[in-house]
Amino acid sequence: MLHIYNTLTNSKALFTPIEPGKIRMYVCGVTVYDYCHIGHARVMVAFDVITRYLRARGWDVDYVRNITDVDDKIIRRAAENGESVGQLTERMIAAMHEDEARLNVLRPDQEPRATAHIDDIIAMVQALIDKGYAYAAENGDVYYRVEKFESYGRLTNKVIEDLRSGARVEVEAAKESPLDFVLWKAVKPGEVSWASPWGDGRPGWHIECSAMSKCCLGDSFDIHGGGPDLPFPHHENEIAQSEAANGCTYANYWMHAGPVRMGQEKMSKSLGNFFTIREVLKHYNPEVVRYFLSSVHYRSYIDYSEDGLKEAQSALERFYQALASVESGDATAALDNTYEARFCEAMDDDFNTPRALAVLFELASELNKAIREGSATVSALAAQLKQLAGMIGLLQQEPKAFLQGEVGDNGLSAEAIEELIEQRNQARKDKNFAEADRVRDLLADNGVVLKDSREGTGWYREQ
RNA sequence: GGCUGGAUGGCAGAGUGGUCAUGCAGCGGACUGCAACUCCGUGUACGCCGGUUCGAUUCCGACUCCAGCCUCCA
Repeated sequence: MLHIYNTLTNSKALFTPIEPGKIRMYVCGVTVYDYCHIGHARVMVAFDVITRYLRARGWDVDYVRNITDVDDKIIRRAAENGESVGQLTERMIAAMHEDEARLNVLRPDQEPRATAHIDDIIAMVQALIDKGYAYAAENGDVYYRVEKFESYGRLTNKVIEDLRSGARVEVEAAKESPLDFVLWKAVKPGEVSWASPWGDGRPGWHIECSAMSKCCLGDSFDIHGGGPDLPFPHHENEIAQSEAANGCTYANYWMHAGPVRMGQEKMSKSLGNFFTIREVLKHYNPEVVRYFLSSVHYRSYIDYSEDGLKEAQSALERFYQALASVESGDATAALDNTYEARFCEAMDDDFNTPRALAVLFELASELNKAIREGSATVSALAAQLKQLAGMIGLLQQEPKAFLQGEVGDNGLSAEAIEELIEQRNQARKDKNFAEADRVRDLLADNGVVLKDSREGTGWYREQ
């Protein structure tokens, strides 16, 4: 029984789909004016884990995540770079796809771009004007009449009165009320624009998600997700737009990932305290980053730190060490244990990955014991570990590939390492342990750790 | 100020009204030529003050502190 924490009610509730067996999910994606940072990675990984798990459990998931490819920041950045908006966004989208692929994040089923849905956006703005929820102002902008939408603020428990008195933004004179937000922005000299009934311009930020989700998933869908900074105003505005235009409930469940922090504050573009995904991947195996982001519940904040990543590295080494000594590709024999049930129980409880991982550690322990004892269940246990971890996109590498890593800038090649190991083993046969230890220390100085066993000497790189 | 969420052992991080989270690190032992890996054993905990209860880290209330949102940001 799947339970999901819903931001709309601030509580966990049993998940009931609109259509049995099917889940329609829309997640707010990235504004593509720069490389993705670890905060973006968190949302990507979180919803990838969710999608993979749901599918593994038999749900038919239609996962949509948009790309915002036109907005103020994109226009400004493109101008700074001396390139077109299209050149900049194509470059950043390609980079994003590369980053995702390395993190083992599957592509969404649909990835709509704002600029490809201008007609849908215009149609929705027109519908809102027709119903009295929007108005074209003298300056060429079209605004949403917030106070006309009675339940405005329901998602984030905002009271219109408070918002009005707390308004900090400088108020655009053309607005009827300071709370009104823009649906269509009139073009400014030199900007990209599209023709519309209200003159040339481009979409406001919020409307694209209302228009694209309607186009891809329909007027009502099951889950709407996004990052920690989106509930207000973005999602609040989406609800106002969609429910006013479509006359029905927008999304049933709202899911929001927690922030990534640097020290005591949020990692963000505006604070400048961020690491891009590609920077981090220069120093860590992508699966380490994925594991790190999954080791904390998706709604909690997570502190980005070198120590945290190193711990993730150690944890994965434990799993892969266990898998490394087992022949891969063994079929699952009949196992009478509770790991799968407990793993799924944890995941069904609002996707509690830390708890699910704890179950995997217990399974790894049992696998190690079975290996030590030469038990017949070894290959089945290993297959089970891989299978369960695979439900959340982990442990699918060849253990050796993970443990041995890639040659660093000054590291020894695999051939050089094997050769030294040969030398050491000869010395060991000759009982020349001083020489054997010298070679091992030499390897250790190069970040290579040895592991002797009956089958021979294994090795892996310390990250 | 308003709205959310949080405060757990050396660190990370789940969870529960009364027996174990789990991982990393530590300590003792086994294995090993010595190590590494692995196994066995082991310590340390629930912000503060009240209340409910036979019993609260877990429920309720006050307090303190922290974070996110309230402005473009995942």
